[in-house]
Amino acid sequence: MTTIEINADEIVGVGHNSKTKTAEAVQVGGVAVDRLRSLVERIERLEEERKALGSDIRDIYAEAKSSGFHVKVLRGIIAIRKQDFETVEEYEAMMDVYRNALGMN
Amino acid sequence: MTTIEINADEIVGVGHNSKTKTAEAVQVGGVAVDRLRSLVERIERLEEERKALGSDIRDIYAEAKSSGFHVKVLRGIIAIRKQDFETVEEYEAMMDVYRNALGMN
Amino acid sequence: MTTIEINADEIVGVGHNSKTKTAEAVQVGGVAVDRLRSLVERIERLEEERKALGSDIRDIYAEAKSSGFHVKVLRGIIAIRKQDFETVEEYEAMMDVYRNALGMN
Amino acid sequence: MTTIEINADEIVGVGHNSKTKTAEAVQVGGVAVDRLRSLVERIERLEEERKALGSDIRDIYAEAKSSGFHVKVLRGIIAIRKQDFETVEEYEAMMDVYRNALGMN
DNA sequence: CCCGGCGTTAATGCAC
DNA sequence: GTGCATTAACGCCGGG
Repeated sequence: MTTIEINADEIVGVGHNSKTKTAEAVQVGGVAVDRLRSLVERIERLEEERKALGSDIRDIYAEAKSSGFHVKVLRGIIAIRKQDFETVEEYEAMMDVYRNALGMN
Repeated sequence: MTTIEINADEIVGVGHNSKTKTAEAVQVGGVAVDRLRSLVERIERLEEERKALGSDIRDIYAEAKSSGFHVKVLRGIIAIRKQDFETVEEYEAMMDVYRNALGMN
Repeated sequence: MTTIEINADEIVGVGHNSKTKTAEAVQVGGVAVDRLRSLVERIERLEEERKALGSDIRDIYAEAKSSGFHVKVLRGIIAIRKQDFETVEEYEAMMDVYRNALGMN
Repeated sequence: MTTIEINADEIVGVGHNSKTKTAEAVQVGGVAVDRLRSLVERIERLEEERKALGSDIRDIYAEAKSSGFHVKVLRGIIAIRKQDFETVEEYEAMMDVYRNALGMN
C-alpha cells in the first residue's frame, strides 16, 4: 500500500496563506485543516476497502470460471436476484411485447 | 380504412394480443409496430455498416503486417494521433465556449 | 419465453429424477449446486459490503457539505490524489517488470 | 473535421534521419514513408466513419426514447436478433439450469 | 485453437 | 432528468 502524507498547504494550494491559529481550529485560507484532513482520510480509507472488495468479487468470478461455471450466466443470476422480482417480470413482459410486435416468435 | 402492408400473422403471433388497427398506427400490446420496426431496422442497418468498417480496418492492418510493418506500433501511432485529435477538439470546444461567453460569435 | 419445468426442491430434496448425489457433489442439470450456491452467496455478500461502503462514503460527503465544505472541490481533491496514487503504482509496477527482466529480484 | 498533416519525420521520430530516396520508395529509418502514410490515412478515415455510425446509432436510441420506447428493452431486442437463435436458447436454458440449481423458481 | 490481456464501447450509479 | 464518473462487456490480438 502506498501512503502519502497530507500536507495542508498542498490541499488548499494557495501561496499567501493567512494562517489563523486559534485554540479551536487551524484555518488555512478559511478552511479548517484538521477537519478537512480527517474527511479526506476517511473517504480514502473507505474507497480503498471498496476497491479491495471489487477485486475480491472479480477473483470469485475468475474462480468460478476456472471451476467450469459460465460467468456470463452467473452474472445474469446475480443481476436477477438483485432486482425486485416485479422489475424482472416487467422487463421480460415488455420484451415479449416488443418481440411479438416484431413477429419474433 | 387505408391499406397498411403488415401481415397480422407477423404482428401477432400470440393469441390474446389486443391488437388495435387504426388509420394512424398499428399497435400491438400498446407498441407502435411500424415505428418500432423502423427503429430496429435502422439500428441494425447502421450496425451492419459499422461491423463492415471494422472488418475493413482489420484488413488494412493485415495488409500492413504482410508489408512488413509492425502492427502494434502502427496501432500505437493511430492511438496517439487520436488522442491528439481529441485534445485539439476539446481545446476548440472550450474556445467556442469562451467566445460565446464573450459574445464573440 | 423459455420455461423448463424443473423444480429444485424436487430434484435436490425429495425426488429422484436426474439428481445425481454422490459423496462429492450434488448436481442439478450438470451443475454442482453447493459450489454454485457458495459462489453466489460469497459474491452477494461482498457486493452488499461494497454497497454499504458506498453509502458510508456518501454520508461523509454529506457531512462535509453540512460542515460548510465545498463538496465538488473535495471530490476533485480525492480524484487528484487517486490519480497520483495510480501513477505511483504504475511506476512501481514497471520498475518491478524491469527488475525482473534484469534478474534483480 | 480536424485535419492534421502527417509529417514523416513525426511518424518515425528520429533525429538524424538516414533518408534514402530512390526511384521506388522513400525510406526513413528503414520505413517506407508513403506506404505508411497511406495506411494511416486509410485506417483513420475508416475509423472516422465508424465513429460517425456509432453516433448515429446513439441518436436513434435517443429518438426511440423520446418516442416513448423502453431503450433497455429495445437494446435487448437488438441483442437477441444479433445472436444465433441457438445461442439465445442455450443461454436461456443455462440460465434456467442455474436458477433451478439455486431453487429460484 | 483457445485463452488471457488489452483497448474500446456500452451500462450503471450518483450527484446536481 | 441530465451529465458525469465508475464499472462491466465486447472485439481484437498474440502466445502457448
